[in-house]
Amino acid sequence: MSTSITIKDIAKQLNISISTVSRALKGSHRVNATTKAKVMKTAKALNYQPNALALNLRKRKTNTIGIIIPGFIVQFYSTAISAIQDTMALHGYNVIICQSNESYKTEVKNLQTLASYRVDGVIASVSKETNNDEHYRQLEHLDIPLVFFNRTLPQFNASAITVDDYDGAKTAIQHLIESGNQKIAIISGPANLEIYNNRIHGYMDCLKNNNIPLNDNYIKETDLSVQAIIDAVENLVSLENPPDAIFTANDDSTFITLALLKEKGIKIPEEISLVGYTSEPKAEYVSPAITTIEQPTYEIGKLAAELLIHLLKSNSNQSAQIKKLKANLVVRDSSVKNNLVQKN
Amino acid sequence: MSTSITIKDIAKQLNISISTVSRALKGSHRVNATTKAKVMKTAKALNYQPNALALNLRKRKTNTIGIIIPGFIVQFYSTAISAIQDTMALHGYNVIICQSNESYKTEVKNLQTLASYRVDGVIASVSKETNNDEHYRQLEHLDIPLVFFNRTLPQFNASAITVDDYDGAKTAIQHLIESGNQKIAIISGPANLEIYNNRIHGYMDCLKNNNIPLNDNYIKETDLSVQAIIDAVENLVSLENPPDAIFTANDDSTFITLALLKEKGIKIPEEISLVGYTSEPKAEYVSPAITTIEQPTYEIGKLAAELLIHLLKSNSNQSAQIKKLKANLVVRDSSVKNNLVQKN
DNA sequence: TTGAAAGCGCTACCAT
DNA sequence: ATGGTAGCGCTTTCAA
Repeated sequence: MSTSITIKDIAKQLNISISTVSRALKGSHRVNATTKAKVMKTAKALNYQPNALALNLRKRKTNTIGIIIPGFIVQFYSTAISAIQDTMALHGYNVIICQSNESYKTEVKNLQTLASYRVDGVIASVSKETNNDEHYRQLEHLDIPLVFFNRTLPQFNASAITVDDYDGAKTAIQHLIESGNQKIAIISGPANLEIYNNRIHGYMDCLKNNNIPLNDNYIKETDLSVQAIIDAVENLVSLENPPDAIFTANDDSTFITLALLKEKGIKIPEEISLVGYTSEPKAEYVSPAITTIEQPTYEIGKLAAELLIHLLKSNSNQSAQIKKLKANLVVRDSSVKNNLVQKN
Repeated sequence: MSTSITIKDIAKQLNISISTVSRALKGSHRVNATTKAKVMKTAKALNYQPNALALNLRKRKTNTIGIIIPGFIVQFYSTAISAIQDTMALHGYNVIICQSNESYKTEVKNLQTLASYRVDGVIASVSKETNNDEHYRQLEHLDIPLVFFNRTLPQFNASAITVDDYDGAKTAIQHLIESGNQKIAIISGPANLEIYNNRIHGYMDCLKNNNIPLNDNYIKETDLSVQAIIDAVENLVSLENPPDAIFTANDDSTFITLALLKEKGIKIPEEISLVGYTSEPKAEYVSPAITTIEQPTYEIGKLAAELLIHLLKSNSNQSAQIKKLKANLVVRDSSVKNNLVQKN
């Protein structure tokens, strides 16, 4: 039956105290070598498995950190998680992951789970539905440090590793302008997520800096659902004065836009140029290969983990640290208009 | 300030016993409504957060299950995890995830973590390095039920939800033969993973059934690393008698092969047809769109979760249940050599 | 070097 | 309806 082996069983079997067993198991030098060997052997023989519940309860430390991500859909989180795991492992921490599935409700539940398990720290990327921070504030009461990565909550002053989305968007738009485009549209995610808010502002400011008037029809703030993206693209191409370039501000919107334009027989980049904000390697494989703003994915995860480690070690209440990394422009076919069809 | 609030604190504050607080918090009907209200209010005011460590230790049940996946790279696991979460949530279970990163060592560590946390059950997909089951056997000693999904260990008789890879591969090859190909190559993963073993056998048996002799040069068993796949493709195209079709048995190999063939200027499907085994939606977007064998991804996760629930409820030691789902052939451009362009 | 015992936060049994 | 208390499995003083 479910009577799992405890140190008590080992103690009983060897006729020694549980204190000694505990010490032996932990490799304490304050226990006779012979005894230690016997304990180890018996533990192995009985298939002893330490109970982290009891251990963590007693020690009030779990040596485990939790990660919350919105979904695994994008390559981005896969790589970031690997980076976090690698880094935390160096410091002896375990990592458990929860997936919010882009649902606020699930995210709250995930955080509850992690909090109730008393993880030592949390690294999170908020869901696209999330626009309040109440659940994250609960962590403060438990003294569980928190680091956001990639997606943060603008109003909540927490530590975070992000990409300079404002700058990234500006770079993208500047590239489109220099490639001869003037009527540039953006398909963005919800502005309650700081990353999209920033990307929209980078877009707007870059146009302004180039003395290109803003056109509200060209700015599509969506919830990133497939339908919303389809609607945005449909609307853009059916405008009286359609854009000559589209900047898509996340993975899905990039590839859906590409598929739709192709389906409609719209030539890329001749009729409409496309620049995406993504780290999906497939940007390179599709046809035409898509020009993208790429994030330093592994670096983000690594830095987030290192920041958390720092917070974990300095158990004082430090003020939030925010680090912004630069994203890089990778020029591919989707934004290089053939000279023959160049417009004025 | 790091002394987190416990039911004891609530009891003290209200001058009642901790038993009553515990009952009130659990919404027991054996406690006065007024008291209950007071307890709730105080709990909220003090920012009480239940301690799952203590609770689970006491109850010897965690209401949490663990998932181990090799990596998030593929869309497959994202969807499967969503399915598992959805299903487990219906039954009141939390889900925590570990990523083995395709590393045997990490997988062992992950399992250790889950076991020490005494999760009620585990759903796992083994890493490509894994070829022994010792760590999974440890779960038996703790009476933690286990369900494999997608990738299983052939020699370990555990419950599993898999796809009928043998049949899927056969379908792919039959399609290639019927499309006029005779010299069909396969780029597969390591045969120690049952899924690849099965795909190779489906390939071989289908050729035999069609009286096409096997050619060892056409069978590439790789470790799925990028380099190994590159080597395989290079070797195939440089054969004296190169294949007229390639069946790639996983996601990466499919897209890498596509990219390489295109780079070499080899026409797909005219010179070499391509069929991949994948659930990546991008198979549809790339050029040419790739014919694939698609797995019922959500269904796999859902069934794995339901099977685990079943094992959890019937606390008897049941014999392993294995369910195989069928994969579907989706014909796209990469395998249609004539001018007719079919789409699903 | 070893053991006894308290206690981490909680539930559940047994009283009252 | 409420309280007292044992104990889940473990670590860690304090004694011996």
